[in-house]
Amino acid sequence: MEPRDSMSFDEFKQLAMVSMEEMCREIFKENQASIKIKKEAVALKNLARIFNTTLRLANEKGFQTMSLRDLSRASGMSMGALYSYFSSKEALLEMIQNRGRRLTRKILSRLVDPAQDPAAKLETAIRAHLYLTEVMLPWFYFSYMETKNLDKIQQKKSIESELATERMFIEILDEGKRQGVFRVADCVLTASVIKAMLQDWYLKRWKYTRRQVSVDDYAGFVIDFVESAIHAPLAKRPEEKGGQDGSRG
Amino acid sequence: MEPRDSMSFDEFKQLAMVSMEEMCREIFKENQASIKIKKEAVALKNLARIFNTTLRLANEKGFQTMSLRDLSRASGMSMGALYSYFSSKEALLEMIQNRGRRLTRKILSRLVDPAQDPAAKLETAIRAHLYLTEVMLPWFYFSYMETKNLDKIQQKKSIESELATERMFIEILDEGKRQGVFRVADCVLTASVIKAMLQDWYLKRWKYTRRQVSVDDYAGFVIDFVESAIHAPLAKRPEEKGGQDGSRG
DNA sequence: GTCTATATACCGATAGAC
DNA sequence: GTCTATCGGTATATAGAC
Repeated sequence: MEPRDSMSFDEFKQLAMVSMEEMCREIFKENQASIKIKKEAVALKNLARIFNTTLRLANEKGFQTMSLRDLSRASGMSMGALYSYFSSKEALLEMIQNRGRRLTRKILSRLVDPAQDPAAKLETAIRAHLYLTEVMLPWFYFSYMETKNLDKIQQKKSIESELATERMFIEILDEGKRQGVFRVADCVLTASVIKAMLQDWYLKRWKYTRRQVSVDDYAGFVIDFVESAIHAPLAKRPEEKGGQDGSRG
Repeated sequence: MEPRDSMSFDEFKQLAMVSMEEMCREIFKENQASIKIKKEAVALKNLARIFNTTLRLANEKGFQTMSLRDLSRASGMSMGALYSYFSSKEALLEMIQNRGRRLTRKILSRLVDPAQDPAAKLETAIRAHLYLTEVMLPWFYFSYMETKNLDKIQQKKSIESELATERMFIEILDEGKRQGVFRVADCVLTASVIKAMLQDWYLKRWKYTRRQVSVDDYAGFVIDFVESAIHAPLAKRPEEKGGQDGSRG
């Protein structure tokens, strides 16, 4: 699929679902040494179930607190069966982290379009990031909350991934500043607070759900807010009368 | 101490330290039923040590993962001694949460000044919130990360506290909008992203430390960014030439 | 008031029946 | 390929010496 200026959330979801299956297969093939199950169809189905159940339980009470007996109960698989799919609790965590990071990279790399101007790039990046975290919400929440419980190597990978995303925003802002379309006092700090706003979407999801704010609502708001703060050209905005709300979508 | 337009971080710190001791005494007196130690001086000293050590360990590896043996080792107190200060691990957690919430309320309530105009109020609120989280950084980080592990009652208190802070920002924005000094499309969402930016300060502290961004640097940046986004009168800003960075002191 | 020693329960992980 | 039964280790919490 070609990278495009504006992809709807439903299109994005379709794209992500395909990648999700693809990624499970990759993980299975890489870990075939430690996975005792040989039939791919069975393995993929159960791996997906294990991953999803783990994310759900871990997001309720923490990965360390979740016992494998909890996982066994919730997934409907016995302890013995579980250990046919991973060699240890830590190995399970690594597989989940791996799948998430890989999926993130794959999807984001498809959506970058170097031909766009900085303002359009910024909008695309914000929207893509929100769509991505929406589709993979349990993983992003999990990854954020459990980073400090990972071993040093995995921690480093998480931090690197975090900084890479931030760097993408820094570069967009830098380019816009050079071209004179953005008025940014500090690109690094600006990128940092943009990232904070984007992360709030999956960290405080209960709040937005309760208030019936959709991902497109939030994306539209953040894009307007940021563009307004850095005095970007307000491309798509209809008009601006004093103090009235301009709902977007 | 009178509420003032601009309090320096050092002044704020002084104020907070006094409240911190005060709060430990209150906690001690309230829990005297379950605390076996009777001498106030001994109890306060050890309670502070237990709280601080717990926050440090829990922020390294999570509260549930931190065993009381870890706490015993790190605090230099035996298991038996620890249980003279709290009746269970969960009770310890409740005391810590209680102290933090109470301290937060006490300090914030002193800094509200209804006489200020909306723009000044907004600046004061942003700065006070950042100063507060800076002084009580371990607790705020702990509280954010452990909320989901609390029982339902404590969870509800945390959420309530979170929404109360947000409501403060909503009211300031609403007032500014009514007076025509702010141009805000959606006060609730705006307050929400302001809060996200403020929380990033204690959630990603390693990043800001590494980049040598001080709390005053960050406060200045966020205030400028938000005021710029909502087109507030740029009271204290010196001048605005195209695209140059206006670092703020 | 603080210590060591211990009771009881549950953890991750594995062996072996089916 | 999935199950049950069980291992050794460690968790919270407590009892009793000093």
